[in-house]
Amino acid sequence: MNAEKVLDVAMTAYWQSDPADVSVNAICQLAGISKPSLYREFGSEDGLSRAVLDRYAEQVLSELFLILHRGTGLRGTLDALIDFASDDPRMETGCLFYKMRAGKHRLGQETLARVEEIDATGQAAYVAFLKAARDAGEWADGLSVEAGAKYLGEQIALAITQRASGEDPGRIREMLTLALSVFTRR
Amino acid sequence: MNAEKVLDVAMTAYWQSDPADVSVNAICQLAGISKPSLYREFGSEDGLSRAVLDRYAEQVLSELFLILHRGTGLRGTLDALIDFASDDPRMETGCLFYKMRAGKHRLGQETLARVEEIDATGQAAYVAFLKAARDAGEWADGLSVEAGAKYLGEQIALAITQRASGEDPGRIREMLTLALSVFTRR
DNA sequence: GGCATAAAATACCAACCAGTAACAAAATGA
DNA sequence: TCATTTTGTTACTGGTTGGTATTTTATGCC
Repeated sequence: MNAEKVLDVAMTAYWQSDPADVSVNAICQLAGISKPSLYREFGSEDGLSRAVLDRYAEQVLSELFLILHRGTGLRGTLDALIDFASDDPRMETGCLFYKMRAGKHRLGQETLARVEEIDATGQAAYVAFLKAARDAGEWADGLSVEAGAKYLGEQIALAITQRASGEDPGRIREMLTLALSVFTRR
Repeated sequence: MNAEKVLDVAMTAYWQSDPADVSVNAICQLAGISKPSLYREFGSEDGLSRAVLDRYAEQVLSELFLILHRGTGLRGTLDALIDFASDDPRMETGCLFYKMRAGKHRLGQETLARVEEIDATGQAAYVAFLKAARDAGEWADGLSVEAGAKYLGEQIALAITQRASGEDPGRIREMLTLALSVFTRR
């Protein structure tokens, strides 16, 4: 029955539209398998979406973390983030993680817990990045590192979410650049 | 049967949780009326949510437009917007309009059309506000007025949406202030 | 071949959805 | 006082949801 293929199909479907708008039935149909097969493999809808999220995290979100840990300085990293959010073709229909986070209340407990875990990991990565920048003397705003990290994360999320709603990428880049310019002004 | 009361009940329910998560059945039960009564009055679920949105626009969104048209200068208006988005108790569970806009694809055609109309009106109001500020010499960024208006609107929407997800209002104010500081730096 | 075992699919469940047909009660008008 | 129209209710339709009990099919194994 090939669990990997099912995960791929489900990830694509969830990602392309929205987890809340794709039923278990639809996924079975798309993957060409029967419902009991799916339930034997993943236990429940929650189990499936959790597995999908795991896969998404290691296949896609890892790239975002990579940018943050690359250590190319404040400006270099911010530019890479802007490029990723506003032009990377993989984000053309938005980010599955952000879609899940936006519809938190509709998720099962397993998936919800994983979303919050990933969210915390992301926040920590942003914090580490900003701390390094501050220690290097590249950034010295009055803002706390935690607030700056949250701000940065939310601006990225906003930009990618706008990608999903068909906004012009040039416009998105313009707005994100503006939003992140608060980190580099002196 | 009192259509006003039904609209109030529906508006509160949609607003408190999310339009997509409140069924017609639930509204009938909350309002203490039967389903056929509701359908005779509003025609369809789309008709109801459209009527609710109309009511919301004139009761709540009007206040936002009022702030924008008050003409208290760039700084004064931005401060008023920040106050409204991050501390007004009415926005504690988010904004019904933004919730509808975020779930566009789930709306009926009438409601969708109204959402887009309101969106355009809002954009126009932000544009007028920024134009006035620029003419008064209070703002002279390299940004186009349209891009600035979109940016401003999205930042307000982001802040209010974060209110709905239980984020700390102080933190929200901090982030929104930071985001809007791009308009007042020299 | 014959048979146990595991994997799959068919067909079903109860709960909910938006929407309506049929009917009873009450208000209105002549 | 009686016909008409409006208002509201009960009870239903057809469809979809997540989840399963049951039956069929395929796979070893002897």
